[in-house]
Amino acid sequence: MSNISKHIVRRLILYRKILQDLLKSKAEFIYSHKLASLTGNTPAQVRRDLMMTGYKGTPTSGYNIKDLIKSISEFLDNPEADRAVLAGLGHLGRAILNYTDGIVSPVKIAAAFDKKQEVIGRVMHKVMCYDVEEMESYIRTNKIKIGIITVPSEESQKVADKMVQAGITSILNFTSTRIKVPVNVYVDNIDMTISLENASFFATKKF
Amino acid sequence: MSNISKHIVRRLILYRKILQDLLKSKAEFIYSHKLASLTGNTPAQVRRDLMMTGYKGTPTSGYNIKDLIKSISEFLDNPEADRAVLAGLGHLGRAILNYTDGIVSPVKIAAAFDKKQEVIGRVMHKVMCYDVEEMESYIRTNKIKIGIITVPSEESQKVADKMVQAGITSILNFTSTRIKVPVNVYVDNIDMTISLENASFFATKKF
DNA sequence: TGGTGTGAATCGATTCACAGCC
DNA sequence: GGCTGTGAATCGATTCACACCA
Repeated sequence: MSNISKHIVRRLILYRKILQDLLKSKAEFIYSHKLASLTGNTPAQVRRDLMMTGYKGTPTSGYNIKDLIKSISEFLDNPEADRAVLAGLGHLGRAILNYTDGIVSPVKIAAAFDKKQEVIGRVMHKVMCYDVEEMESYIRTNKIKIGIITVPSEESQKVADKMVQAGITSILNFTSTRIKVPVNVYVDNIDMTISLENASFFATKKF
Repeated sequence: MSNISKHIVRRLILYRKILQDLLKSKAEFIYSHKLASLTGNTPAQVRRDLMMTGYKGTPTSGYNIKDLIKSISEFLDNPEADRAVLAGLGHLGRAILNYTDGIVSPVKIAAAFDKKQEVIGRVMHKVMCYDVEEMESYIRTNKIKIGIITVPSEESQKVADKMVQAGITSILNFTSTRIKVPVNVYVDNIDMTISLENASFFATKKF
């Protein structure tokens, strides 16, 4: 396990999200072409992706939304990694807490860490903030597998090392520094400056 | 123009960044295998990517870092789209201003917009904040091509429409709502909740 | 009739492998 | 000898196209 492509996983997450919205608006069934246009994909790709989860629709009514959500969730959800820790309570860290606060998701932020005294001990967006010195033991005792790094760039490697040391196997790195981790640790680098330069490139040299 | 893949562009941006760091530490030349290991790619891919820019190295010393940076920049930089506007000065918007403040980049955030009176008229991280009502005219008079959306999800479509209306052709959408735009507008959706669920998936079901 | 599921075909991105060069 | 540049081969992701079905 697993040679499942990152692309398919991301799309399935998006499908589920869209399906949950549809369910709220009382829809019961959906066709691949509808889900495709809502997510910006082709119908064939939607069907191909859904094959992955094993769920089958019917030609007459398409996919039962409720059942499909369940099937996608069974495929995606990872009970061993349903909580994350966040390190770094600057604007970005707070933005993420704020963000995830309102949203229903199978993954929760369980605790946040910083070294600044003024945030330690506070509850922010329902998440308790601790001294970063306690991070490793927290990760260990709570068997946390996901780490979110929103500290200043210079400190990202140090924090990543601590996380990996304590048992984190998947990292969201929001700093502009590439971190070095063992091969078995998954890293997603979310670098806004790269995204911004990328946006610039595609602004006029249009595809 | 242009069927240049998003992948290559992102990697070139990363190469340049790494090369700039190397230049600061007084390095003069670099081999493809070194640049590859610094960025997590294969040497062949690095060489293939660099072909894109037209710059040529020599077997004896590899690539001249300074010249290579220049060549990548000529390829990437888009003078028509070197400034962006940011809409939404919550934590995320501020985090991005903070982020980009310290960093040298060919793309600058020229102005920020919000509807809250307490931020209008202020300067944050060297960026002036205006009333969102003035956004369209600002974009038009300054010929801005890039828009960054960090407003609450419910408002993202409305803001995107205004941006496109005023001439924006490339959008960074940080909200969890997919926005609908004309086909000729480039959109990059940076959805942290999707990234978090993605990280969960790959935390143990390891690649 | 207008869907789904999927093998086969295509398309695109990555890697191989080697000639040419310093 | 060890590198670059690159055509050719491979690998992976997407799309086509059609049998099958309710």
